[in-house]
Amino acid sequence: MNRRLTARGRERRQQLMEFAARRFAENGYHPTSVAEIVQGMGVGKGVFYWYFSSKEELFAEILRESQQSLRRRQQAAIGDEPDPVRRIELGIRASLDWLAEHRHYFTLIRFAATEERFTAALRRNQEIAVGDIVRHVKEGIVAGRIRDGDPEMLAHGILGVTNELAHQFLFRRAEEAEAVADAAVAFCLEGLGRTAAPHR
Amino acid sequence: MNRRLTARGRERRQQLMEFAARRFAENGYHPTSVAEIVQGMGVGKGVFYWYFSSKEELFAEILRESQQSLRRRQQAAIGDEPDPVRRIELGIRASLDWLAEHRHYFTLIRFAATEERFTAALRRNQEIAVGDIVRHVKEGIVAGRIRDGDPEMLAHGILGVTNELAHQFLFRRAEEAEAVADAAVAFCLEGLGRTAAPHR
Amino acid sequence: MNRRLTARGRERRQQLMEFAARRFAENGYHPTSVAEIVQGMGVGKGVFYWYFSSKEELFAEILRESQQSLRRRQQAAIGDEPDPVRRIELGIRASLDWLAEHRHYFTLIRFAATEERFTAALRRNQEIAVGDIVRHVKEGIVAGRIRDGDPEMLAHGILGVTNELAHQFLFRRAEEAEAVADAAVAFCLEGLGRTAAPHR
Amino acid sequence: MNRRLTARGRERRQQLMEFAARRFAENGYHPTSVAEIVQGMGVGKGVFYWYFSSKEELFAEILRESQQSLRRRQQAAIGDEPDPVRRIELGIRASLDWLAEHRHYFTLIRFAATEERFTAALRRNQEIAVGDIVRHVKEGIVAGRIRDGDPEMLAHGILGVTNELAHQFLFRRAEEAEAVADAAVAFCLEGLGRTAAPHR
DNA sequence: AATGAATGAGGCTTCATTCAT
DNA sequence: AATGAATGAAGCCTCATTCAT
Repeated sequence: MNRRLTARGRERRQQLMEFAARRFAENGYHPTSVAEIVQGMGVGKGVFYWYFSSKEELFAEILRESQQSLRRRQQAAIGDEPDPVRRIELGIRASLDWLAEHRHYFTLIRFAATEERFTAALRRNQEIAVGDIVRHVKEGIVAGRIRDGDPEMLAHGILGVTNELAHQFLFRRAEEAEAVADAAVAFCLEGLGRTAAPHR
Repeated sequence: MNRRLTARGRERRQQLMEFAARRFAENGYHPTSVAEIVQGMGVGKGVFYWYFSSKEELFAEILRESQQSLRRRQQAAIGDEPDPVRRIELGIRASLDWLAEHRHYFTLIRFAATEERFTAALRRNQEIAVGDIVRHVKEGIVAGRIRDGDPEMLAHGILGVTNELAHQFLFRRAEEAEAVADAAVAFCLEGLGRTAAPHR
Repeated sequence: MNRRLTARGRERRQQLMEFAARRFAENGYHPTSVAEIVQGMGVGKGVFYWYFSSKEELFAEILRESQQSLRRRQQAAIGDEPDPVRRIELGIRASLDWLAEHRHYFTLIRFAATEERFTAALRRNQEIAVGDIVRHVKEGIVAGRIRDGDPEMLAHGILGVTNELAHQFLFRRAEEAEAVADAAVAFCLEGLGRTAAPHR
Repeated sequence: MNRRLTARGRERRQQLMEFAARRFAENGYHPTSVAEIVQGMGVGKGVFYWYFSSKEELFAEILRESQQSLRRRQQAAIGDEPDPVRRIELGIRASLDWLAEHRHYFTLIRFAATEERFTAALRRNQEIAVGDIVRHVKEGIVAGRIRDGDPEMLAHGILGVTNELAHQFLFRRAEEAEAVADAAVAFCLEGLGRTAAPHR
């Protein structure tokens, strides 16, 4: 669906996407009907299909825009910081910021991972995100700032921690956003911490 | 649905659950119809409703059994290991083992997190899993083996890393299960490693 | 759609086809909704899709069965008549008989010729029908009973006359079926008749 | 809809009708949407409803104009030819000419015969066409040039042959238009030809 | 004259579930 | 225990038509 839209049209489209995103996140993609979306917006059914060629396309679009928006935020936060470890930290904090404002993002991503027709788009974006981090990690290793290890795995470790903490804590104790960010950064940089242990 | 089942009945039920789990994971819960499930098993629709009162119940059952099974595996692995850090490591490795054998588990969990009617069951199980880890973490902190920090956050950090790495690597490079486990453990214990950095 | 049907099932299916055929002929294919069909039969909508995978399939099925039935009638009438001209006559009369009993057949055929997705099936059947006649015509020419000419064109001439007369007269003056048949046969055998004319 | 149109307006209207006619013939009346028509012409929807009050009216107009055009061609061809048989022949040839240039006409007529709301207009025109031929036939009978028979049936015989042959052959072997016309005329004048047969 | 946005009834189809056998 | 036929609400989407600009 590639219509040339007026300013008002673009606004409508955006509203539809936001409204639908919230509903999808709250009720699930399938349980949320197109009828429900247009009713909720107080418009006719035709409006939906004027802006999107299908429910599926709408969802894909929401996904795409979300991930773009997140990435822009990260890049803005990182700026031209030269220290790779610091860049990682800034990226984590920016992500948490963004996620705090876009809570439903999680649910949508999770759902998307659930049906093959959406996983392709998902994977593509994932790879971009991972690629960004991998770059920092590699630099960090070269600079001796990060221990040696498979950069991709380290990148995924960072993603895993960040997303999980965001998901679990950002919404319950929103006021402690700062503390959550600190914890995420600390875990990524140090893990469980000094554990000069009796290994095996 | 709590029928008294014969041995053969229990087997049938189990087969249905396994078949459905695979389908749900591959196509998604909603896109997989009851008709498809019974057809795939070569039985009539009556069979399905003999063993499960609804599609929803079937899904909940699958979820429940999966999580039980995973937890049993973890506990078996940990045994009576006294070192809390070591217990965490054993838990991570056991989880990865189990996940390697039950790939679709991920997709099901993700989907469940997507619709409210399933999140309750999910949360309950999550809490149990987190509780297990939190216990080890607290002990570790007390014993000076783990740096001070919110135990719950640390526990989620562990979960986040483990699940993400499992999801990303266990299926692509199944032969390197060992390496993935090592990476997960290392990330949890050390994060990105020594980074005595020029902070700011 | 290829379900194994019980006796009752086959009957249902047949009823649906007959009911739908009448409606399609009366109101048109598109204006006749599936809802209308099932309502008219007093059954639920699911029944329709139990027997046919789509409205389109139903229509194609109706077409197929009609043409089969007509051809069977023709063959029965012709039997083993040795005279090719007589065979043509018998074919014409049998067709008119059948058409008198299956009035809606015309409208359905006409509609089918209207949309590409149906023309394929149509053409296939047309070719069979034409082939039957062509055989008789060729024999007739060889036997000197029919004037020389492109047999296929002659066959279509016969079809054109028969169908047109059937369509125009069989329904208006049903009592004169005999007369219509006589006229059709006469026109096919003699055209407008002796016209030794002052050509130009 | 009876707007007073500028020269440009009349042209637009004509273009719309031609474009729509082609689409209707290719895809069918119902499957061809107004949106498709205006898109195909590169104009907005308003244009359509400026020239036609409804899709139905458009179709009726197309029908009307086609039949008018065909009849004009026939009359021009016949001129003031005194011989009725010759007039019939000229009519047949003119029809085939016209049909060769307006292939989609067939499909439209066929479709129109499919839905009651269009059959009225159709019948009216049919009657005119038949009336024309009937006049020639009657004269022919009186003049002893045509065998005795129900003139209306004979007229329909002519129509049936002409249309069927046009439909079947004009489009496949366009280069043989002449031959098709000859065959049609011959069939109408002589049928299958001399068949002094062992009638029963 | 013309556009693009909007309407909403209605179309086809799916599917969880029930029921007679 | 099991089957296959049946139900009907509900879903996604189309489309002729209208309207504000």
